[in-house]
Amino acid sequence: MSLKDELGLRHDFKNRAHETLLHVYYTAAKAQKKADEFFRAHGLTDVQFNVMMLLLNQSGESGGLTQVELSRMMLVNRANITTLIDRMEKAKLVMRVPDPEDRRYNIVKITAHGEKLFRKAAAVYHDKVRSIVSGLRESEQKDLAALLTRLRARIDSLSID
Amino acid sequence: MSLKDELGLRHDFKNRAHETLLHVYYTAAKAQKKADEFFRAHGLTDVQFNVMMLLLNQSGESGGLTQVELSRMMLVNRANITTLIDRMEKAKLVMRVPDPEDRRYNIVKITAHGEKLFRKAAAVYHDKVRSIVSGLRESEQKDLAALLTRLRARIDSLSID
DNA sequence: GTCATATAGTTAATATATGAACTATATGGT
DNA sequence: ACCATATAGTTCATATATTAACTATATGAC
Repeated sequence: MSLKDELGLRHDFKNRAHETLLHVYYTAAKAQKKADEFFRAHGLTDVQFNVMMLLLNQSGESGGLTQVELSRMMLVNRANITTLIDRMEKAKLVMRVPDPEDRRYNIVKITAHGEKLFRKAAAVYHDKVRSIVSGLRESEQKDLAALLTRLRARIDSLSID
Repeated sequence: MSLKDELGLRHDFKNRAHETLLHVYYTAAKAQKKADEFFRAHGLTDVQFNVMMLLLNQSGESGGLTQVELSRMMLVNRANITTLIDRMEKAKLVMRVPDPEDRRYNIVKITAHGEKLFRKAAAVYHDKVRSIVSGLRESEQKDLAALLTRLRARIDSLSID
């Protein structure tokens, strides 16, 4: 099925380059919506799951990540992390611990409750993801990643003005 | 540069399939942020630009699109379209015209002002997009689209439960 | 003709995202 | 020691997205 048909368009895309970018957008959107639907059934959102995965896999010597570290690993503005961690703290998924070495930092750490919820969701999530991606051969997965990496490099080097 | 380095991660991804999906997410996110930065300089958002492109290229005999048609072409919930069109109407970019044939429908049409803003932004936008995507050969663009289309099909066919 | 059912649009509560302006803290050159 | 500058986090106004519950309208079975 073509993207045109998937979106129910009446006419073809006028710009082939734009269509290529839309493939990337709409694939990400579909994956994100499906993931969010899945996590909701586990009492989480996809963003909250991602925060917990980063806290468990990428923490430094402090035993957590600062809010700015999280924002960089998630490619979002640091203002966004404030309210995100507010909600997660209220839900007892994570906690803020002031860094005694530098009082500007909060170290965000996952709670025992958060880790329990995460591990329960993660096992099933990883199966689902493998099932999706296994539709591509190993070599195709590699090709896809390489093509997208080159696109990102082009995007980064583009000036706005 | 690897995705791990782009995100400033300390450790490698544990799940190769998950990493493949993250390539799709983060490429879409980067393109979207760059596009939004560009459109902001033209007094628009990327979503508003997309609505106007659909109205100009995909309108039916009514001379516009209904809100549900827009929601399907954009893969978003129809509730989202209500407030989106509210804001665009306030900014005089589009207008709602009641359908006399079926009073449940609003036909959304672009205004002269909206079309003027759109055309000014579109010319530059298409150049930028071509410049980004031209980093891939024609055959590579085709391969990328095909791989992503197969991924979307796998995502669609996945049950949550 | 009437009524069950489906569809379009809106509203409210909530989550995620931005940029800009703000406070608090740290650092490096003098 | 002092001050310019940079960095971390917060707050505010705003845009985009969801689901659930609601109203209005249309349609099809009988």
